[in-house]
Amino acid sequence: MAHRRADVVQCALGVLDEYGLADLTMRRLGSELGVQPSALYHHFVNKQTLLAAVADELLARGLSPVPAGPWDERVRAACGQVRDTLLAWRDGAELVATVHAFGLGGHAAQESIAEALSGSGLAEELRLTATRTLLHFVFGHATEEQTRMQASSIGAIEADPSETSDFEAGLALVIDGIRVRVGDPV
Amino acid sequence: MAHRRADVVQCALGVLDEYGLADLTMRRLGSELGVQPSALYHHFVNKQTLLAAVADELLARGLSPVPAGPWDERVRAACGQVRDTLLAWRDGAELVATVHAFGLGGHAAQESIAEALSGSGLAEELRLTATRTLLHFVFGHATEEQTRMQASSIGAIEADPSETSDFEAGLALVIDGIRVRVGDPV
DNA sequence: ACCTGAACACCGTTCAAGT
DNA sequence: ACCTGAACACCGTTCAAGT
Repeated sequence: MAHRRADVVQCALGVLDEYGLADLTMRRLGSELGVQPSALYHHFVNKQTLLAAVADELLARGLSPVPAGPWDERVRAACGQVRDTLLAWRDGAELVATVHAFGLGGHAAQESIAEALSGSGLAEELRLTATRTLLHFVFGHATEEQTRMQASSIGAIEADPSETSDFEAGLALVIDGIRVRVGDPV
Repeated sequence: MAHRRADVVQCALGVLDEYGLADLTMRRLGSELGVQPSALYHHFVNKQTLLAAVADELLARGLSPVPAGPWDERVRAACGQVRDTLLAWRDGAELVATVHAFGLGGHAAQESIAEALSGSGLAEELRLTATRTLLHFVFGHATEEQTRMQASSIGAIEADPSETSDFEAGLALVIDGIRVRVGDPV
């Protein structure tokens, strides 16, 4: 077989999207690669590290540099990009949020937002706080929306297709809170 | 033995606080109660439901009505109460955030914040968005802080005791964003 | 109403050994 | 460098049967 680390991550992304995070097990991944589960420990010290690599790969594929412009437009673009990337994969939001909470990965998402905020003129400490606040919102909102979507597709809870996402509205709220500190007129 | 539902939840809270969420298993809980794991399924249809009951009990113990006052002070108090309650239990933030994401419990936290926002004069739809945005921030911030604290107490990552929490600062940001919509002067 | 005992179909991880 | 095979110490859940 002779797989490399990148092959394992690639395959794991496929398993994630087809079967979900709960079924992304070392055993399933091994059998999908035609390899014993123990072989995976040649590439990753444990499952957590593997999941972090999967989260990072998923973000790397979905994120691209945010075009120049006013800081608030760039923040909107960066947050929208992160959100779209998470929602593009089954359980993507839960995976990245978990990995990020444990400090093992998902840094690209934070980087992207921090970068967009760099043009705001905010002091470094406050900029970090603003970045993390935006990230908590994006992760929390995406996780909730994705979980609900999947629950309703299973029929576990009744879907309400008329209900449009309030992501934009919530994001605008946080951005306005940042704007107050930047000193721009609201 | 003849335990009731409430006995099981009470015991589960003890296991949670002493051993953590990962070790709060049906088997461990059963042995702690002196009962077969299968006996627990007399009280709860599955583990998820049990965890939801534990999350709700934890919140019920920690939350109390927020005193009257200006809406922003009430929001600060409500969010602080939720945060303190989550941090008071090992893995409390992760537990409640998970249960809430799956829509199985944790509603008391959302209720508490929504109630505090009721005096803001915000239209219902926007008030719901504001509530969820605040909740995502509180859950996300508490989860990250608790995970980091526990990781550093294990020695997994180096602790930085000089680093003070930016919870107040992040919360103030979101509240200011809400204030813009309320129409109060910033 | 509450519980037992046994089973089913799984997990992550380790480790000596192989090529 | 990459993998096998076997083992260890676990999981959640079901179900017939007991009191």
